[in-house]
Amino acid sequence: MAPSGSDAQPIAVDQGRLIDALVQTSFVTMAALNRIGAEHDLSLTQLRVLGILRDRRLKMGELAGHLGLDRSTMSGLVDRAERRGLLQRTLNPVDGRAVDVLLGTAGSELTEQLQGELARSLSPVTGVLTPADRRRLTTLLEQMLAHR
Amino acid sequence: MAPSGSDAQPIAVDQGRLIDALVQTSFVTMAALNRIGAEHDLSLTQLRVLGILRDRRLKMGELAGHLGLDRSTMSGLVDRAERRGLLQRTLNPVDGRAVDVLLGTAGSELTEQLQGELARSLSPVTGVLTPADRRRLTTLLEQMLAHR
DNA sequence: TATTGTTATACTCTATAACTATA
DNA sequence: TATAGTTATAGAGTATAACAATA
Repeated sequence: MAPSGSDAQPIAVDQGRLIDALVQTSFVTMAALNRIGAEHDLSLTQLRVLGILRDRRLKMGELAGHLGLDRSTMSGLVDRAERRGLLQRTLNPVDGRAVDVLLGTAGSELTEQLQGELARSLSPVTGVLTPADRRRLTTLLEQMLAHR
Repeated sequence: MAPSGSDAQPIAVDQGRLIDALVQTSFVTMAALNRIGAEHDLSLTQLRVLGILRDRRLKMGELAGHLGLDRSTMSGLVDRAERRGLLQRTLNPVDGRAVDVLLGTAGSELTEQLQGELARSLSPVTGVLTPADRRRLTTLLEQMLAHR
């Protein structure tokens, strides 16, 4: 069976069930993100870029760091988004080697729109819960995320 | 993504905060899945295939349906996994056109192992909560997933 | 010399269209 | 004719290695 049995930490049963629920929930959430992205010809990564640059500008390398990607990957990614007016490159005023990336006009508008679409797309799922349960769930998730 | 407040759409505030928490939680979960997958040279899609075929065999087309992918995409995906012994193709005994896919020996072993790795990878996150809160969170998530 | 970004290259993932074998 | 799967092709996402410009 698992070669992980000998040196592994034992995982409690209730943890296992929670992890299953987290994974399933994540797939549902990601499916919504993917579908909305596809409707606008955007990959999940491009959606993340729009979200990250929503309220700031970053150097190429910093953006790559936020996404956990190599710098070389960013070049093509930003190229394609820039061609559509979603992103803009500008020279960094301090470091002559660096290039800043920020949302273009089309990117700012689209980002606002996407936020609403995601909320509407997931509300049938979140709407299953009572308002009180929604608040409890929100609190529990935020508690987990805060202690990361 | 942070809540914007400038949406013209009627999404309740508590729903918006829940959606933010769900998206953040999903990125954390997916990051863990991606990292574990990468350590074994497996894409997220291949991880999903292993999970789906854990307790059943499916026809190529059915598997594509579960993943939301085109049948043509499955061919290459299964090809590569089959070469590594993770999956196995067999002829469907009923329909001469169909091909069944199931876990290979290496695939079954790896799937067991991955489950443990994921649990250990996420336990620092889930471990933030008390056992009672973990049960509450599990119940709430399962409630949402059931009514999908 | 070290760092930032780009380019060249290669592989995976994905869809569309055309093809085959079977129903 | 319709369906199941594969193949050919093309584009996007990704990393590694080599490179140019700047620090």
